[in-house]
Amino acid sequence: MPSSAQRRPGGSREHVLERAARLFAEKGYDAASVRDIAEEVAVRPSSLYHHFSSKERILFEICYTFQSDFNLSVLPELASGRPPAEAIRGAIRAHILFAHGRWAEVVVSMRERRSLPAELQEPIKALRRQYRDAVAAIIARGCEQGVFDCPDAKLAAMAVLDLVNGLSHWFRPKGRRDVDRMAMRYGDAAIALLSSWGHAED
Amino acid sequence: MPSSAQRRPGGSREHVLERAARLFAEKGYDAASVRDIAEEVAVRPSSLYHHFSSKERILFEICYTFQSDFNLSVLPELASGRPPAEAIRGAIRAHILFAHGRWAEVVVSMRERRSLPAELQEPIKALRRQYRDAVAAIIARGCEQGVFDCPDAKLAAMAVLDLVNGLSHWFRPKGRRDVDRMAMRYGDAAIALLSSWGHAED
DNA sequence: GTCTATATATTGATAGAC
DNA sequence: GTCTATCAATATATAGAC
Repeated sequence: MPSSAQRRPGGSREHVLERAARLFAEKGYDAASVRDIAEEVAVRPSSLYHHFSSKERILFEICYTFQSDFNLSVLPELASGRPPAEAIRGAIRAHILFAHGRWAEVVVSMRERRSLPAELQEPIKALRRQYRDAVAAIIARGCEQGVFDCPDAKLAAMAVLDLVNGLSHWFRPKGRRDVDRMAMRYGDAAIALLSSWGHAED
Repeated sequence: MPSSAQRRPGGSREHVLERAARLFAEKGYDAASVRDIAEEVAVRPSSLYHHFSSKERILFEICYTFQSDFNLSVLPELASGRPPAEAIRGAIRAHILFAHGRWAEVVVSMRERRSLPAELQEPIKALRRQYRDAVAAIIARGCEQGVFDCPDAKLAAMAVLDLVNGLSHWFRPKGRRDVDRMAMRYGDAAIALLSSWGHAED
């Protein structure tokens, strides 16, 4: 059941969010005006307020929807019970593939999130915390099992996430093969880091 | 020779730049108005234009001065001739210590730089490139000498810098000892990563 | 070198016709 | 659900007295 009338890639809400994400990623949230967004989707500024109560809500929906979808895609890789190294590799792969498909939202969610008032940031930060904690838990288990060797599981989780998130800021692959190769390499990087951080002589 | 009249920590230019950096770091460049800056240094907005030709120039001076000072502080650690592992450890230590002392400028230089027009971004990016290239060169030498094992020296340089730069976004140490400990740990992390990235079995 | 006063543009958002 | 028209606030920046 196709419900009612709304077929195009840009019927309304989703189209606006997609274009707004691109604008926010390229110019920054504050530098991109409501007029800019309206022009991008070929409507008048006032029309946007029929779909969103404020510019802030547009930013919020971009960030929250992205983080929610991201967790749904990546968290299963960290499901308890899998061998830690395999779980980390799977998560990093899923992380990089997902981020590549939705780079504008990644960027916005990372560096424009703070333009939101605290109440709207909270649910987004909760989702990010959930992901970070899952990574830390797997690393901790890996250390217990002796397959990893880290000074601190939480710190190691931050390091691995900074590593992978940093990639999203500058990596602009030409195609799927580039993404796959980088996902593999960063999986290797994470395992290398986690396996010998604790006994780095030199 | 104390030159003329200007003694306080906030005579003029330097004081303005310091407070503006804090504001830009906390609220973002676009969200912080010239009025905000003026209020922070207890003058009228128009007075700022006696020292700076525009708000953009304030941002530029913060970013450029910081990157310039940063390179002067960190690049010597990467001086050719030193053992690669020692050079990397030294650079990471200097990087983290320097960033801790000037966190507001670090943040501004990293995530508000893009608000500058391309011509003003260029000299700053050149300084950052200089640092990155120096790190990549040391890593390449380490690989040649067999002390490091990486798939790609340039990629490894980006990874190490993302790792250390990521730290600046969330690490808020309580004192000098925290900073020293983290500098050591991140030195270990970098060496662990660079030493076994190439042969990460699992 | 700081002030008062103001110019000019642009901002996010609303009212109400269609 | 999109439009025209517009409001009130705020933005960066300037002119010129002191």
